[in-house]
Amino acid sequence: MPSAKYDRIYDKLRERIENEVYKSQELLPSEHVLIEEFDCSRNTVRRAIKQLADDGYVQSIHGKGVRIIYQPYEQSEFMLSGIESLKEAVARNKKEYTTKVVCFAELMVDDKISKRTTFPIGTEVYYLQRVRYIEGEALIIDHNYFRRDIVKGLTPEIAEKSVYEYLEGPLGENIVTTKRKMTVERITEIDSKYLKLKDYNCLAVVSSMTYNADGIMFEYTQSRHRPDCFTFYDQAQRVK
Amino acid sequence: MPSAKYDRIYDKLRERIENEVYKSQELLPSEHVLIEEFDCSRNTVRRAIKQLADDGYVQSIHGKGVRIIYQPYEQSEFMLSGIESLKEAVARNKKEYTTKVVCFAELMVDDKISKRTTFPIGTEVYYLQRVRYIEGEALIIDHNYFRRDIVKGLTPEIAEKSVYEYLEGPLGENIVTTKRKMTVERITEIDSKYLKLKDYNCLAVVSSMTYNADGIMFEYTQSRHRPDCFTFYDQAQRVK
DNA sequence: TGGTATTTGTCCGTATGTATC
DNA sequence: GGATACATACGGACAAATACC
Repeated sequence: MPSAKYDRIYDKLRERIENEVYKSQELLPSEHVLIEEFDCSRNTVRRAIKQLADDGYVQSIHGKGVRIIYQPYEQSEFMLSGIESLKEAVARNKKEYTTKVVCFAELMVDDKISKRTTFPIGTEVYYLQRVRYIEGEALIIDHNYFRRDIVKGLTPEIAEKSVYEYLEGPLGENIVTTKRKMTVERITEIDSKYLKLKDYNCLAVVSSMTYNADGIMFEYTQSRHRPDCFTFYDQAQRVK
Repeated sequence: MPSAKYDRIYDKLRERIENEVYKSQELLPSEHVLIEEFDCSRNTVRRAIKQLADDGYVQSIHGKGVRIIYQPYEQSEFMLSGIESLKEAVARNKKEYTTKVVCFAELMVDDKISKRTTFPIGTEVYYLQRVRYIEGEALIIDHNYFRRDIVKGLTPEIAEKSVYEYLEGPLGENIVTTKRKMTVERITEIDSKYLKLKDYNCLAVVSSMTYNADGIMFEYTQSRHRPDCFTFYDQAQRVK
């Protein structure tokens, strides 16, 4: 499945920026030059550049050029960004990790759960608690709610591997949008039961809602991270 | 300075979604219909829709339509999103707030500061510590570093009001890009000196780098929030 | 099963405006 | 003023996914 032309151009430019073929603070070659190199229309290079800007690699300056503002991150940290399963994020950092399912239930959304998850009352869901070990240490505990009519046939065995791979593989679901909320919360009994918390009395909590290609929210997850192994990156542009 | 056409269309559509003229889970009118209504080209409505998708209001489904996936947030919470000064965010929530400058210094970036801020060694900066009070309570402490050659003539008096208004007003700087990193950190002596921390032993920390229209990073700020008043929202799309 | 209409996705070309140098 | 570079907008062509008959 070949990707789109603007996407290939984006990839090439991003690679050059990351490898410092184009150095930080310099200007990108002008649109005209890029059009010649990639043999495409102006719209197409502009689309690639827009994506680079959205991702924090460059910044367009009207009448002047496109400045590169890329700064490599320290790879020592564990990073969350975009839509990415924990498995993918860990693999990117070349670390080992395992998952243990400590609770697996099928239940119906009641008033209380509905308020937290925004699932309609009466929705049938799987509820899971999963402990995530990275390099042998229990660092994260997930509370997952999956709609049973979409994540069909989920089992603890699958949940110990990767729910996302199951969704995108056998079930043919394409995850498209995720909305997240980050907060810091006091630890609960469950947290201290499963995580090695040192003396922290708070956790980094990421609550997320995930939509499939049909625009249906099929997952609500609350991910509770030990503070010292949590980092989240973000990039924003002011529209003027 | 009238805004662009696609931006006005974006605003109108967003308003309709927020006011539930278009309801969640429904499809937006097709591009063809919107073109007629707004009397514009296809590219222009598509651009507006792209922006709505980036902001988590809708999700396009190939061959089908554009589904609305908007869920209103609870307004009770204090929300951080996009590039927004604290003053703007608080105003949006109709709360009162004040700022107290507890430290104001001019200094030169040394090796240690350079590592943290990524400013080159030798850069002349203002260093500030500011305590932020919302509804009378000390909730946030900021550590600001501003490049002195860009944020010219900064004074404690200006810093008690709004540095951003000063930048965009008298100095004519247009803030464009911000990169942020969120972590949870143990409290320090300075934190407990100025903030009413209850019994939390951690803080939500947002470290941000801000670039002006020339692509120069002119600000590094570490913002330390009391856990119970910190929320950060994010929205991501998987490219497929 | 197949054909047609609808709808979104990609790509191109062109014209005009505006900011920088 | 002129040259260069990015920004906005329009229109057209074809592809791909979906819906419906």
